[in-house]
Amino acid sequence: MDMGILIDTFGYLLRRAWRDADRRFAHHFRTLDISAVQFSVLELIDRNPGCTPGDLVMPMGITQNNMVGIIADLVKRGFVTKKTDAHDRRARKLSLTDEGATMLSAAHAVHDLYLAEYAQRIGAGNLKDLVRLLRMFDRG
Amino acid sequence: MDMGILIDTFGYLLRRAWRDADRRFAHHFRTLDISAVQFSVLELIDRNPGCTPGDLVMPMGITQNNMVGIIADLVKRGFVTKKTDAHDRRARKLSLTDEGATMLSAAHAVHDLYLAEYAQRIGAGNLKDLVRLLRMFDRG
DNA sequence: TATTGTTATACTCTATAACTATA
DNA sequence: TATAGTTATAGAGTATAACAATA
Repeated sequence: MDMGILIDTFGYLLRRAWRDADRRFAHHFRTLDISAVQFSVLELIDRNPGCTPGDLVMPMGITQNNMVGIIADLVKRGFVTKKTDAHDRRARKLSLTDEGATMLSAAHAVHDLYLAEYAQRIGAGNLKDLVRLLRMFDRG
Repeated sequence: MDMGILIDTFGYLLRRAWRDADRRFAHHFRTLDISAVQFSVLELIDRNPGCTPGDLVMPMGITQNNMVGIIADLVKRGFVTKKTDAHDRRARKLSLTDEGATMLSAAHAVHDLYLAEYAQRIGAGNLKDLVRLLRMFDRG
């Protein structure tokens, strides 16, 4: 099949690559039962304890209303605590529970295997180049 | 905000980059009113006249049932014709109409502007490197 | 029996708008 | 009046299963 301009079109290729990465992520994380978004949120809360749902909106590229459900699920599963900020009672401060820290630790281990698979498929040097290039897509 | 390992995580960065690319695509194509998937399908039909919906399944990464609606919409809008194959009456042969060819031509012009915007943001050399790397993600 | 296309359906992700409680 | 979070809802996108027509 003639791919026309698609073979050189980064948008088309980005979509395919993202779907491939997401699918393989889901496969690796099927026993832990967390999505790529949930993993990223746990990582951000771990590195920024006391952050609010609003703080996660920009780095995650998820709107505030949709963040509610993601946080609620992590709280329900016992990985995250959500407490009203004493100084601004509108805000909710997020932290990992011990269970959340354990889950994140396990997730890091699985993520290393996932990365190793890609390093074998794509090459570690190529992945490093890819990360450098993708960082340029930060949007306002 | 501390991004933790996410700053080096290609899956996280792929998601952000894809969403950025898709959003800007939609912005550029708002007057033509076609999505990135529709553009890709038109391109494939143009380069492979007489192809079937099934032929598009693998390159597009879309399942056959969902392809039905995409094709039906393009037919409804007068860009694509769908004819039963005389030699295999199960198959439907797809081609662009004159209107479809005109639309694709206009889409190419818009796509060039879209690419020029990214070339300015990211750099033409970086985009070329990115395309080379993303091609490695072809999946079976 | 197998294949092509199709319909039905459900689940996830995302987006907009309106609401609440606080400030 | 503005902000943080929340609820409701609708629209894409995607997936599985079952079906019709044809091979």
